[in-house]
Amino acid sequence: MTQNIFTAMAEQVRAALTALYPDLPADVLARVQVEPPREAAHGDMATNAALVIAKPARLPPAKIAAALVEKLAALPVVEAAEAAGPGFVNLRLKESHLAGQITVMLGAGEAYGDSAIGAGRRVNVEYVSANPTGPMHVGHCRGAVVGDALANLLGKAGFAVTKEYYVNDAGAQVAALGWAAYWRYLRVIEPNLEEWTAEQVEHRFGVTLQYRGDYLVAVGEALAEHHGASLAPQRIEGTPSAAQAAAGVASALELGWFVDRAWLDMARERAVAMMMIAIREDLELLGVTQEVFLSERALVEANATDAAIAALEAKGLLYEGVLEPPKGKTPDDWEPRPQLLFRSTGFGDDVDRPLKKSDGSNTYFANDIACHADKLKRGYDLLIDVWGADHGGYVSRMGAAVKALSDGRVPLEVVLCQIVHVMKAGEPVRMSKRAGTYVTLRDLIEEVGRDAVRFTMLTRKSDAQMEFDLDKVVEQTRENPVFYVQYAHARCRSVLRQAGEPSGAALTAAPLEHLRDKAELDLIRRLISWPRVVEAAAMAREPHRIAFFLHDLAADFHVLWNRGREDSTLRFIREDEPGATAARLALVAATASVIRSGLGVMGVTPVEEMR
RNA sequence: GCGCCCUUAGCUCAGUUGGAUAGAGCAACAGCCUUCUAAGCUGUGGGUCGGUGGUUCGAAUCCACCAGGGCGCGCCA
Repeated sequence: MTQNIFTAMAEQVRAALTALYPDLPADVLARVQVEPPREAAHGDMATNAALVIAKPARLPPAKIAAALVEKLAALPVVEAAEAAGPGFVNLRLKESHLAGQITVMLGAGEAYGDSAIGAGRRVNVEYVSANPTGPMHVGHCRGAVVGDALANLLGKAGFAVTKEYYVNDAGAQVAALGWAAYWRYLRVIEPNLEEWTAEQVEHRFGVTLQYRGDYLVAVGEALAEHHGASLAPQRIEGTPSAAQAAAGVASALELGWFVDRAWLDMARERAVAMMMIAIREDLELLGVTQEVFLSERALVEANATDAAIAALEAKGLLYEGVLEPPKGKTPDDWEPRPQLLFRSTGFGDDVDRPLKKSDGSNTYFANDIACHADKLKRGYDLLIDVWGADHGGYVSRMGAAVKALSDGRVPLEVVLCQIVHVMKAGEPVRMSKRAGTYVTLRDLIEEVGRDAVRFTMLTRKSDAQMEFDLDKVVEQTRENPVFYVQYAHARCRSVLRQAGEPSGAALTAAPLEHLRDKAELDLIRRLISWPRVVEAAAMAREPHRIAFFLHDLAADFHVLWNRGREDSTLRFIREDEPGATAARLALVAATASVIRSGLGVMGVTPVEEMR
C-alpha cells in the first residue's frame, strides 16, 4: 500500500483503461502517468493516458479522454474529472480525501514518504574515500554530504543500503606519507634538529617530503613514544652487508645511511591509522557514519587484485598490447610499450586500460577493480560511487570492469560532484596547503555549523559547480534556504507549544473539513507530493531535490502563516473555534513531521526555535 | 585532437525522466507594515531555454552538428 497517491491513482487509471480497451500492451500502460499539473487551476492530478494510448488504440485522444473522464469521475475520491488540452484528463480530488491524507501523515510520522520502490534491492554507496594522508578539507565535504544523503534517501525509498568508505592505504601517496611521518619522528628523537630539516632528509634519503603539514607531528611523537630511538637511521661505514642491502632502502644505503623498510612500514601504518582516526572524527562532526571501511592494502595483501585479474583473464578479457598515445597531447616521455590491458572497449569504454605499471606493480585501476569485485562478492544488486568531477574520465572504465565481472548483472552508477568554491564576503578563499590557508572540514563546521554545511551542500545539483559563501549560509534571512526551512519548522513547533502540545490522538481526531482556505489546501497539496518526491529523487539519485522540496514546502507554510497576519480568522489557534483550531494544528503537526522527515534524509537536525 | 559534464530572466539556480501559458529567490519598480504571527508582506515588469536542424500529437528535456565554459586523457589516486 503506497502512500504515493499519484501512483495509486495511476493504478486506477490503468484499471479503467483496461476495462475500456482490453488489448492494450503492458509497455503502453506503463507509460501512463499521473502527475501534479503545473497549473494549479488544472486540478490536483493530471494523466496523459489518452495521449499515450491514442496510437495503439487507434482512436483520437479526445475520444479516449472523454471515456476516461466518465470512468474516473465515478471513483469515490474524485470530485471532478475533465478532459483538457490535447487530451489530458484533469482530476480534482474531494477535499475530504485531500485533507484525509493528513491523517495518514500523522499516523506514519516521519515514516511518511517511505517507499517500497527500492524493493529491498541491496545497494552499496561508496563515498568520501579520501586518501588517508591528512585531515579532511572542504574539497571532500560535498561528496561526503551528497553520498550520505543519497544513501539515506535510498534507504527511505526501500533499498537495503550499505554506506562504504574505500581506504586508499596502498600506493605511492601513502608511501610518501610514511616518509613524512618518519621525518616527523626524526624531529622528535634527534637532539640536533639542524641535522634533520626537511631538505636534508629529502637529500639524504632521495625522497620527496610531500606532506609537511603539522598534523603529522603527533604521529612522529607517537612513533617515538612506542619505539624510542630504535627506528633511527644508522650510519654505515663501507659496503652494506647483504642482509642490510636486502632489508634497507637502496638510495639511503648509497649515501651511507641505513633505513630498514620495516621501519618505514611502521611509520606508514601508524600514520595511516592516525589519519583514519582523524578522518573518522571529522566525518562524525559532519554526521556521516559509514559502516564499511574497505582497505586497499588489505585487498592487495589478500591477493584480491590478482584474483580479480585472474577472473578477467578467465573471461578472455586481458591481453598484452601497445596503446596509442592520446591524439593531440602526446606526453614528452611517451614511448610505445606493451602492457597488460583490459578489453574495456568491449563494454563501452573508448580505449582498453592498463592494469600493470612499468615496474610490474598494479595500477590504481587494477586495485579498484579488486575493490569492486569485493563488493560484488558481497552480493549487491547495485553499486553507486560518489566521486569528484576530476575523476569523470574514470567512469566508463570502472563501469566496464563491473559489467565484465558481474556478467552484466550489476550496474555501477557514478555520481560526480563538482568543485566547491569557498567564498568569504564575496571573495574567494584561496586554498593552499603549502601556505597553510586551506580550509579543513573541521574549520568549516566550526565556523558555520554542521547543519548549515550539510543543507547548503545539497542546494545544487551535484554535477554543477557551487559557491559556498561562509557569511551567507549563516545569515538569518529569507535568501538563506537553511534558515528559511528551519524557520518554518520552528514556527510549526512554536504553534504546537502554544497550543499545549496536543496529543496524537487529539490531532488525529481533528475535523479536517475545516481546512478550506486556499493556502491551507496548497500546503496539503505540497505535503501529499512528498512520497512522490522521495521516489523521484531516489530513482534519479538526486538528493538535492529534497532540499528544493523543503524550500517549497517552507514557502507554502510561510504563506499560510502570513495569511493569518492579514486575516486573523486564519490564525492557527482560535479559541472561539475549537474545530478549526484542531484541524489547523493537525496540518501544522503534519507539516513539521514532513519537514523533519526531509531534514532526516539530508542529515540536518530540525530546530525547535530560532535563537 | 578525443571523451565526459555544463549553458534556462540582469544575478544565483530549479524544472516532477517527453506534457498544457518555462518557475523560485535576489536585484529593479509600485504599494503595505506604529509587532494581536513583520529576523517582513502583496503586486508588477523581466525569456529566441547558447545556436541550427531532426524525431512526434507535443521538446528546456531525446538525436545530430556548431559555439562558449569546466574536467579528464599509459606507468597519480
